[in-house]
Amino acid sequence: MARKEKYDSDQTLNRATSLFWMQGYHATSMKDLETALDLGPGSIYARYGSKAGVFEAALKNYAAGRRTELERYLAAHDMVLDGLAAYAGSFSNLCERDAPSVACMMMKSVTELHATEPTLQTVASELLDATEAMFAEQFQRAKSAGELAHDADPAFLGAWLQAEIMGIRTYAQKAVSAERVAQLADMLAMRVRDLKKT
Amino acid sequence: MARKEKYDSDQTLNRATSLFWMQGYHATSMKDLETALDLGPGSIYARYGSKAGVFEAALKNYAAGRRTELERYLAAHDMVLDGLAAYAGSFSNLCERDAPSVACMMMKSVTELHATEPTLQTVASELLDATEAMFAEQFQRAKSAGELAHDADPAFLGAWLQAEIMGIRTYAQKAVSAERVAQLADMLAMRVRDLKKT
DNA sequence: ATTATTTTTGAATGATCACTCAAATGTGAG
DNA sequence: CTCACATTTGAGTGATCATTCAAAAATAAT
Repeated sequence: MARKEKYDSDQTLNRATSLFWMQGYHATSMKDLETALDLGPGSIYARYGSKAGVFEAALKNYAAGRRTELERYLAAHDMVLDGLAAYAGSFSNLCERDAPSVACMMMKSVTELHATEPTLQTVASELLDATEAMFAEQFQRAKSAGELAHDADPAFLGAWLQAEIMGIRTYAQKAVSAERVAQLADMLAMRVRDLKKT
Repeated sequence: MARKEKYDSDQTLNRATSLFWMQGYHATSMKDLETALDLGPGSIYARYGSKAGVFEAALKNYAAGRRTELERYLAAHDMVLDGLAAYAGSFSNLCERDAPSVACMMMKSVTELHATEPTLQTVASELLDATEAMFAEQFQRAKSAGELAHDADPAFLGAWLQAEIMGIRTYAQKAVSAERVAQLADMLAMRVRDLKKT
């Protein structure tokens, strides 16, 4: 009854995500997107409405990926704190990964777009808050399970963990030894594990 | 013998720094600069050669400001660790400041420009490394003065402190309670103070 | 085949991009 | 006053920006 899409939406969205993640919003042109998605401008506008629309979809796609990544770590460990520590420790190979950027896309967006694209910045900000809430939720779960000290503050720990990860990923963006980054990530993982009530 | 500059270089450079710090490199146009500096394009090109040239000068100007800021904190305290802790703690009012951005300009540049402007990214990266080296140097001084444990690693502590500050400043870029940011900064200051050998 | 519907194509739009340069303007020495 | 020279002015450059839209192509039901 109708013409098929040239590429399925997942593939298209992943390509757009990679490009925006790597280059940021302002440095990525519609021409860049057209070649990366192998689609004419008309097709892109038909699907997403605008460049900002593509970016918003890409950002949400990125955030969803991060969420499932965390869930994978949590599912692989019996104790919540071990899962969170493993997640934190996973950033020790950050420099060896072949991702579009070592820095988090939400983080890059929230800093790049603050003054110039308030609408998109808010989207990024809310996605980051959702991630922080997820951390906090897990710390709460750990507390309920008796893994944490009774005076631990899960909401604060969620904020703390997010800030720590932001620090490591931004630091890694410098031309710097991969070992130093690994050292920082390992130390963070240790700190998370050390939250355990003995 | 020659016509005077319309504004002295310091003022011009500070205005350019504010603009680039706030908006980033790609989102700032030459038109933006012309109106902010109240200069025609010809004057700007005569002074800095290119948009990238203005940015590089602005970035170095920003870094110099940060350096003197740290030196002020160090000069105000007898013990090195107290100076560093005070500097770290100064970020607790980050959200109340009326700076062009809560995030550090070097940090923003290093993430924004990685894929698109390698030359400028390298400049930002080197300025960040210089800042880290300054931290490390101070930790070394603290160690020599017997403030630190004998097995402390000043170079690592320098990297750690920079990553922690990056984390807090990026976290603060979210729409988030100022108190939480203050809490994170206070905790960092405490951690620095706790490095003291008792 | 014909038709209805969806998607793609790609030329064209006006705005804005970084940048150039010849002419005008100001300034102090002689 | 005149001249040498640093600096500013601002119109103009071609390239690229995000976006639009009419026409072509592909699909599936009739």
